Amino acid sequence: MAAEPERIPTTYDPRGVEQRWYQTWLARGYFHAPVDPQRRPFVIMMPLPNITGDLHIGHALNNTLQDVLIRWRRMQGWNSMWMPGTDHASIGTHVVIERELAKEGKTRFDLGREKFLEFTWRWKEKYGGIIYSQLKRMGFSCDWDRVTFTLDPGYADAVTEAFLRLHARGHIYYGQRMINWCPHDLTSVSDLEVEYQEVASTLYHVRYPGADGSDGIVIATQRPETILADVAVAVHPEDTRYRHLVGRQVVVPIVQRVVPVIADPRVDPEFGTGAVKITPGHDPLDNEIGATHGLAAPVVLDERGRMTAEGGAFAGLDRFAARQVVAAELRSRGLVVREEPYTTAVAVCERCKTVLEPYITDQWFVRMADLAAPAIRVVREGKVRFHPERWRKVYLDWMEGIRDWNISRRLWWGHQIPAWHCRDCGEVVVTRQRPDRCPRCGGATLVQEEQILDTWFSSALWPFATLGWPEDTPELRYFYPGNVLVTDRGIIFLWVARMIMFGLEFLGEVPFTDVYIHPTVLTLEGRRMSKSMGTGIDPMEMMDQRGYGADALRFALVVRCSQQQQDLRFSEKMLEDVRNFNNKIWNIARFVRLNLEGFAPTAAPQREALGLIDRWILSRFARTTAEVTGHLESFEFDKAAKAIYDFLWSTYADWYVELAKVDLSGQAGPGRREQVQWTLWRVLEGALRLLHPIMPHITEEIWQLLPHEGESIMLAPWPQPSAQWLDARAEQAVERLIQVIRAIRSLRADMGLAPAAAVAPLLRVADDGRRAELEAFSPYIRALARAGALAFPSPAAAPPARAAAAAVDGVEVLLPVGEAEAERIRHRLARELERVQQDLGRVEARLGSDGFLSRAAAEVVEGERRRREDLLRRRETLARYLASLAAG
RNA sequence: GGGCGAGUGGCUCAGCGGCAGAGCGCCUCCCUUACACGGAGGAGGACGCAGGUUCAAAUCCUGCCUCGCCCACCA
Repeated sequence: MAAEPERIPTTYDPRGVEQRWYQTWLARGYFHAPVDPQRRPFVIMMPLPNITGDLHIGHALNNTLQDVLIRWRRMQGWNSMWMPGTDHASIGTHVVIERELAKEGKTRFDLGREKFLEFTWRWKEKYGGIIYSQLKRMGFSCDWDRVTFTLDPGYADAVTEAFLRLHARGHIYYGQRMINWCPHDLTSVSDLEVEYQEVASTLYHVRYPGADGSDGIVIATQRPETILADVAVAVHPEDTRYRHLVGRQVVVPIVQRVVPVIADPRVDPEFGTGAVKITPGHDPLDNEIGATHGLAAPVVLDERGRMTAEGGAFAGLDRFAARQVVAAELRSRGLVVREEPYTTAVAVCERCKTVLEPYITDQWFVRMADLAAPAIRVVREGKVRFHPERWRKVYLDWMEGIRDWNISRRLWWGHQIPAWHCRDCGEVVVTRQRPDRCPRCGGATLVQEEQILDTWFSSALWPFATLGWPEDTPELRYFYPGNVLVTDRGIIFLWVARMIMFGLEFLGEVPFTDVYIHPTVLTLEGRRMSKSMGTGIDPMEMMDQRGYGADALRFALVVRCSQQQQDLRFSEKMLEDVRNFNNKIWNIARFVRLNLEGFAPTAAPQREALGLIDRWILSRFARTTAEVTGHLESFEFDKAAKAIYDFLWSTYADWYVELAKVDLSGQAGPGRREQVQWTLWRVLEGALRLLHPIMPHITEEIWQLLPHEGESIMLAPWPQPSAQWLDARAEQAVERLIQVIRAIRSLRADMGLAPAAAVAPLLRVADDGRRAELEAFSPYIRALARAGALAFPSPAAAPPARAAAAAVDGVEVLLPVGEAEAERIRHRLARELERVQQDLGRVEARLGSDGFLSRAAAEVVEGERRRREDLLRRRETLARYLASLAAG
């Protein structure tokens, strides 16, 4: 213990403290979990931040929760391993890098693949590690020795291996398919990377004349520019309006192509005119219908969304310009029957918000049905549990309707697909190394597939590719499967589901047993936090510039992390509240240290040897320990945080410390001081351990200033919720004491008595045992109720004529006051009486009901009876004093 | 179109069949030598609306309203 405790400042400043302890922990290697078969591992794989990422409030929450679990389990004796790393984030990084290039007026194509990759690696070396220092600033106890990047050579090998195995087992196929194409990023994106935006559009009703010169048919479309690629008109088979036209031919306007009218049940007769143009080259549903009917799929838009040569006069026009021009042309030909405003949801690229184009290209897919089946089973069987449980259904619903996964991207930053195209015969060979000869035609010119893999393909391997898979390493054997996955609801499908599928496919075991989905952090107004919109809270700024520190940020987030809500509204004010809590803890510690002079920790004394207040706080602490432990086990972070907060502030500081001052002040009996010192120390030291997973730095700082065993609170054992300290008698006695003190304080305040007023409260207690108990407590009552004297008149003696009175648990609390206060007294008594009367009315109504007596549970009826007794006693007391007041 | 979540004091949220709670804010008093980033005492609520179940409903059921999220190939 440092000397001169009075020089410890009265306010806690986290800044220096936090950095200092983090460096110490790091230097001492506490975060590293070695393979140790003697110990039980507890493993969490960090959801990978992107290399482009900056620590935002969502990361702060997500990782705080993981650190809470990791530190808690570590204290419980598990070998906690928290795997950190970053994701190369292929398309996300492309967007950032290409924005950089655009500043110089360049595109990635100006650089070419090789230069672009060099540029991106350099950029990654420079900025890709920022997130790590930010995670460290928050105090996270990740195993930094194991940090992994998804383009690391070992990781890349695992990705290739996974691809080859999936292909060998028939889960991967290649072919021309219609996919979501981004004309800006020039790549496909998977269905999950599509966003929908409502836009105002026009629904054109366009006449397709009959090939025989008849009226033909009127279709409805929003995309007149794709008319040039029409190959049919379809109607519903049962639509009587058009039945006679099925099998006839109509003429596609402008291009004058003669096409059939076909019948297909996928056409909705309710929509538009009930007749739809079929454009298999530019619409997913039309593509399916076209396939069924054996129709061709002409294409009139190129990869940038411009009309191709097929578009004839419109060639070169952008799709949106073409839409207007084609519509005008149709109008001028008198073929537009009607134009109506129409609101529609268009698919846009999640990254760049460009309207996506259904586009047919060569693509690689994972066939999902076979992979999904076991992943559905493990969740159904409870081998993977979701918290809160409602996400289980969300997961299962999506998995049961799963569609094949487009995994190829026409981008450069990522894992290139291990496949080779024969220049001579077009054969596609899937192998790790370039084959010397084409296995089909013997040709020697084989070039690697240019496309790379969807980032999520590689992140799906995260739980085991980080552990040396596909090698059978000690790490893999020891740390796989992991325990908990903590993430946001936004990536249940993109990431969680795929990790489960791949874990089962490659290791035969689930990658984790519990998935905790935490709320999304929003602004106070319920909007997304966004830097660009200026609605965000920057965690780094809060911690350092604003001086709240990491602990406050962590606690503020955790304490609002409830299972019921899917959102968490957050504001800076909430940090202020926790800052105050930090300061409270700090000052509790200052007080305890000040009073620990001459104290050396000893073994726990016999419970019976301690004072009642000591037994009370130890009992309350034992209960708090059990509560906090239980809440962490069930992922109820808010309740865990609240339980410690309430215990430390409302119980330990507000009551035990105040009561303890009485015993520390001198007059208490021999040995009493030591008992209180022991209890003050024991409970505070234990509470710090309970709090440590949420607020690691301040708890370490204070723990080190107190007597302690071991070199760091990080390594101290988690408090045992031991039943030996549970003490119902002490709890009841001290709760009664508190009630009496509160009653006196309340009466004094209501009577407007100055704090120094020397009015001695009287306690009339009928029960002898109860009176003896309170008499023994009178030093506490005098001190905490600020009463110079205290009297326990005989219940037989006449009460004072004029007194403010309150009745609590068999005790009449009286405050004799002068004539001048009569009105105040009357007011107070009348108000109390009214409340009691109201409660009594309700209780008696209940007890007077046959239905209640015959149907309610016995203990509920018994509870109501006891309550009635208590209310009757209180009413009697209050009424008596009110009456005597009137009489006087 | 379907699914999920939320609606409780001014604000953020607990409570989810048996006495309406917390923190912040507000009011009054207090520098009682750990803390004014504090202490003590208060005020403040038709628990979104309408039905129903039950001896008993903020809590369970049904319908509706508002807000938010997700899923979905109506051109």
